[in-house]
Amino acid sequence: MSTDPSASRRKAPIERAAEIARRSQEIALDEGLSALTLRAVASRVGVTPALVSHYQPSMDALVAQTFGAIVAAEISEVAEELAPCETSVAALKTLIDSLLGPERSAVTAVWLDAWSLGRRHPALAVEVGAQMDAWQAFLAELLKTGCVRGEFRAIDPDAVAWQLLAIIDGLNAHAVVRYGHAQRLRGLVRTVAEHELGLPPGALDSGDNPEP
Amino acid sequence: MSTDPSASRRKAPIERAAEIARRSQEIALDEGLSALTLRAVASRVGVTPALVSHYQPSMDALVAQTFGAIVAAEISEVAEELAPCETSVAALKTLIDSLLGPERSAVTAVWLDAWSLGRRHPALAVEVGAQMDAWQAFLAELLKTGCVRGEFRAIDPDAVAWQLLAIIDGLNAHAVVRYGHAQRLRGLVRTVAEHELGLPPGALDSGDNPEP
DNA sequence: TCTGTTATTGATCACTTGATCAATTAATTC
DNA sequence: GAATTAATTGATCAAGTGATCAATAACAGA
Repeated sequence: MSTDPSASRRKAPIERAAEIARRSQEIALDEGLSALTLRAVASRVGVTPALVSHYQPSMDALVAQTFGAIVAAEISEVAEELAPCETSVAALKTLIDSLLGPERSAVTAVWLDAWSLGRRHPALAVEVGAQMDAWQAFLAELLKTGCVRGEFRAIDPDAVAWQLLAIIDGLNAHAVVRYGHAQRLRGLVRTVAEHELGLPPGALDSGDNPEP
Repeated sequence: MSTDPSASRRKAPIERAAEIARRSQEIALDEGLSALTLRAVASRVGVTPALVSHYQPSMDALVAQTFGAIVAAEISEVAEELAPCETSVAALKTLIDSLLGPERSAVTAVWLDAWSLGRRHPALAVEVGAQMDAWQAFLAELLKTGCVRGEFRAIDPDAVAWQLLAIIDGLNAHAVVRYGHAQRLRGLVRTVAEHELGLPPGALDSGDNPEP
């Protein structure tokens, strides 16, 4: 009974740091970025607030890092979903469905917190800017590939990417704040995307009807 | 020199309450909703924190009330701008220009704060919902009038109003967080509006070119 | 001029936040 | 097994938050 390897053993710095990062993301997704306090993290990890301070230079840094990690994970998840898609149209369709799905409300709430908190926390503001750029780059890449393949026609794919992201953010914000409108508004993004990318109407509909 | 009417005279409750409300709106627009603290309000009004508490049941209530007042003023301002417009097309054009103008960034920042804070403050959440409904009702009214006049063609003006507001909110959020994209993206709302309302392309452009 | 009402104050409480530091103790190394 | 390193703790600080309450003082009406 004396060789229990999990009982009150101190962890290697890398493990502990990873644990703190993981738990921080949990808290942010569960209760919002502003619930990410020194004591909340310490409590969930099961250690003392002083230890969290020991691993993190400041809470501002931890909040920024946590936000960045959550969004980076979001992008990775979507990228995985898009991998099996053979056409750019299918990929865009999947991306829109995924980003507007109800299971993303937690991440959207984190985005709202970040936009608000970022105005007072420079480190977070920098991270917000970086992650918005990352999302735009990811979507623009998709659009450009579609243009090369001849599936899309867009003069300025970068601008279209920003437009689509802005619409998606607006719709998601509304959906998070006031439920009930998400379903109804989902078609809007497809309509805009079709218009901006020279696609025939209905090309991005949910069913499998690419074009007649 | 003894009859200075403005020196250290206590004010009537109605005046004082109005003063607190006005100063609170200033703070919220200047530094954000989260800067609206008991002491910040007291300091700007020039009184003791206890007096603010005396006039307000709780800070949550004051924050919610201040947000509501700011948005109500926003709607009133836009409504005034729209009054001289003779056609619904002109009114919609003016509304879009006004809502996407750079001078609204302070109000947009307040919206972002409210969306974020509203998740933890029920009273604010209620006010956010009410003001979103108010904006939607205002815009839907405009669209319905346009339909009656034969200027617009929309099956569901209420849904279109929600769509346009979502896009505007998304664009404004991006513009507040990251400057530089506002100008480029402004045309998007017009394109969507024209598409959804059966207008000819260019009908909502800035210049005076209704239709040939 | 006196009296009653109440706007206003000063002091203070309870709570939460981020942060620091000496002391401790587990793990590693020799 | 002893010595060294450092992960971890407990205690504590200063700052900021909302809120309360007795005491004060300005005003209104008699």
